[in-house]
Amino acid sequence: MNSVKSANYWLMKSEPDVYSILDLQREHDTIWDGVRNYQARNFLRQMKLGDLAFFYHSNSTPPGIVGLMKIVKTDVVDLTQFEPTSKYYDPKSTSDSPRWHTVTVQFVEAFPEIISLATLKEQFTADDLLLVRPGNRLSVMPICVDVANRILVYR
DNA sequence: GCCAACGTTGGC
DNA sequence: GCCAACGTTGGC
Repeated sequence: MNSVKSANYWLMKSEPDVYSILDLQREHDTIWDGVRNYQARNFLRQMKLGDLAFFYHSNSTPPGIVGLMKIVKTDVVDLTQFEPTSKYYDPKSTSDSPRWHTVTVQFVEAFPEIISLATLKEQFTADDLLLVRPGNRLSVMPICVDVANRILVYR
């Protein structure tokens, strides 16, 4: 018997000075390039079409979740790895076997209010939500569906 | 494969 | 701007 698997949920961080939820709203979709952490990349590789991701503003006042987006293309080669002038240039990567893959995300909604990290820490434990674990610096991480639904009620 | 040095992240 | 956490690098 087939079971219908619901979409995965993820959290993806960006500094709003670099790329914000408003930038995504304006552009409608974007390639989420520049991730240069292997664990984060491995999560990017696990993403499926239709998965949903919370957009998190880091190094921001206050830091927190600001919106929702959808994965609309998977296994996207991050071209910045081949650009010598790019901040994200990786001289050890080759076009035959690119080291860095990512996804294309599409804007879904900007939340009317930021869900600050302080709020998230009040509402969730480190077991619930990796994000609130002290010292967690991963820029891409998974969120379980139950926790995602709880976050969504705080919109 | 160990580990010290170094660089980056990111909240405060 | 500080600093804790932690990933990466490179000598050995």
